[in-house]
Amino acid sequence: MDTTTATRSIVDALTKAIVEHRLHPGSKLAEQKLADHFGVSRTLVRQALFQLVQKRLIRMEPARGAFVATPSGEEAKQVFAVRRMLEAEMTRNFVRNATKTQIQALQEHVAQEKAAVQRGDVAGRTDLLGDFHVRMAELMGNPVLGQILGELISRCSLITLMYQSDNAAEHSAEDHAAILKAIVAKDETLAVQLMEDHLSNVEASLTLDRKLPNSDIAMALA
Amino acid sequence: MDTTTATRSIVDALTKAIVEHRLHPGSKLAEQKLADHFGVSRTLVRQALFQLVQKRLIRMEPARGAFVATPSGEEAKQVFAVRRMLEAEMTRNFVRNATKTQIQALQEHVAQEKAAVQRGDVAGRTDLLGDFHVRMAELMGNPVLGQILGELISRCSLITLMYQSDNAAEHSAEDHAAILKAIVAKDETLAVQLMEDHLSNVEASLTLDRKLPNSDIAMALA
DNA sequence: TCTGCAAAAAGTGTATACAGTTTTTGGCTT
DNA sequence: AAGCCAAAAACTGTATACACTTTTTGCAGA
Repeated sequence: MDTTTATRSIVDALTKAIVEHRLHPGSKLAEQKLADHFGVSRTLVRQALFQLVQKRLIRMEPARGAFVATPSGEEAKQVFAVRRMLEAEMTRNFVRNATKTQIQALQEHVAQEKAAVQRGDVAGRTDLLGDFHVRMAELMGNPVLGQILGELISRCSLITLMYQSDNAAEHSAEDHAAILKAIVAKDETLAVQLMEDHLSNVEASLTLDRKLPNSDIAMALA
Repeated sequence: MDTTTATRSIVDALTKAIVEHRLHPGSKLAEQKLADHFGVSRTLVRQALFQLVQKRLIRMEPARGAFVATPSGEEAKQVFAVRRMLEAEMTRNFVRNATKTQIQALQEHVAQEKAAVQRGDVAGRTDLLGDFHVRMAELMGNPVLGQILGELISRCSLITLMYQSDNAAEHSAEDHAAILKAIVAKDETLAVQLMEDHLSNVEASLTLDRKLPNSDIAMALA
């Protein structure tokens, strides 16, 4: 197995664990434990950890090791600001260029979201709601955009876990349906507006100004 | 020295060398040679190389090593598309929120550009023209945006080297001056429009559809 | 002179070793 | 019982070793 694949699979596994909230913000990521778990040496684990630092999913403290990131409220606002910029334009292009097949793919996705909401499947719902945006980016034919957006959305997964106040993403499924409706109607201005509003709503539902619990405490609980 | 700093300084040195065109697209980056040059072991060089892969400044081929990236014309278009999205919004926010000090910083920068152009300092000019955008991002108070934009601009440095047809960036200094003028006048719409046009001009001045010379040849010449 | 091939050299991919630091442990004092 | 300090354990940061792959070299044959 070439190095790219080996290290890559560790990065992917850890990314998935963080995004799916199986690893909590602030948790220690001990290199030897990860190495044992994946059946490789610390060398490969370290390569993976450095890549996760660049994706801002973990942070590394000198001589103290790696920890799942704990993004600040300030950083969260900045991430949402960039997402609005990119996703507004993405939506505009999507309305202009999307084929029937691509629109249909999104429609099926929204249907799945509705089903998850109705049967009270919280975990599945959360996954699907994030995936809506990634899916749209993938369908856009601009992998550069898709990759950047994918990383921002990963970060948002950490952010929502840390700052969620009420059952925040409650209305997201409806928002997505409304956006899609505007896309089908080829109403570019409305679709863009709805996307911007949607992201603002998600951000507003978070309590970004709350003082965070000490990350050491979070570690102790992990 | 902690690992972050050690690896980081290698990443920075290599990034600088690539962005400043001292390392050409396709060049082989042999690990032991880099290790000797920086006076460290291959371990640290490898960590740095993996980070540069994520920044898309190099690529790694299994068992064959690392090479300075050779972005395709397709990828170049996508990078410019994303830059237009981000920089249009960045310009809009800048017009709204920039302080006199920040505007003054940009004015001084443009003055430097003019000076470099007038004395025929090609290398200095190229640096400054790229820096204009980075500087603006830095002044924006959104480091998340700044970092993403910084990476896109690094990639553009490679792209312009590979695809420049005529003395492309000839008019960029004038473009920057015009944008700044609109910013001073608080004309938001005009400033955004000028920024978008500017980026489109830069992209248009490149011959992105040209068939590339074989990268093996580029390697041989390096 | 050119082609092909085998041996040697160079290079990558991963594991391990080791020095230095941080964290934990356990007992001693108050 | 709570706090503190030293020894032990655990962990990080870097270098080195080694197996395996690719590239180069050099020679034999056409």
